[in-house]
Amino acid sequence: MKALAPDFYERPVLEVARALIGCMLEHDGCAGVIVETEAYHESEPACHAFIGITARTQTLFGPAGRAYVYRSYGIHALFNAVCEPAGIGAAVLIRALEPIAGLELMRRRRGRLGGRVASDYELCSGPGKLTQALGISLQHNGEDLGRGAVRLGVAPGQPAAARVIAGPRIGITHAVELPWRFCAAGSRYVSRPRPPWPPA
DNA sequence: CATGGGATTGACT
DNA sequence: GTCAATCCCATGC
Repeated sequence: MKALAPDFYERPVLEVARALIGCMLEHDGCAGVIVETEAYHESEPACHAFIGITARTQTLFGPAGRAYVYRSYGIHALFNAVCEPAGIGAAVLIRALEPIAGLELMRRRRGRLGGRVASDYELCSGPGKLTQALGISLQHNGEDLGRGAVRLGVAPGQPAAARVIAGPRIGITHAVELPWRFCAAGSRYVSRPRPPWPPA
């Protein structure tokens, strides 16, 4: 896999969120193609960077191309790629993957669901699910995505970018009107609710 | 120092 | 559809 160059991330976060659809995320023997993302920017209140630089958000304001990992609802680790030049707080949340490699390891990490073995579609179809499946945790916060344990890149022979559709973000209470969620059109590996939106 | 909310998930009705 | 689990951190006293 070829790592994405730092300047890939050093762009408007909406561009990066779209461009990451079809790219590959990889960690510790597991990998998947990104099929769903969301953009967050300091200018809007749903973004953690909205409140300014704190101990929690300093990664978001740091250089582009690093990981921003934080705990959600006390339970789940959510993985983001920091974007835009240093000093601007922005990131892309990776929400779902199509599993490509290490599926058995993913299944082991995800555990049994109600005594049942997880299907391929359930392995990475959510931001908390994919970090669990890949073994990504808070300790990866701040890592360089080109050189660290968690890598983001382009797979060899990666097919042409899928058609991307845009809609409202999930699970937030502020700025719900912004259509900053992006999905690979027609993919069965995206999270719920599945996108009913028209092509963008 | 105490408190409350959150970019979620899975189990249960 | 509803609800609890569980922890980091921002905020306020």
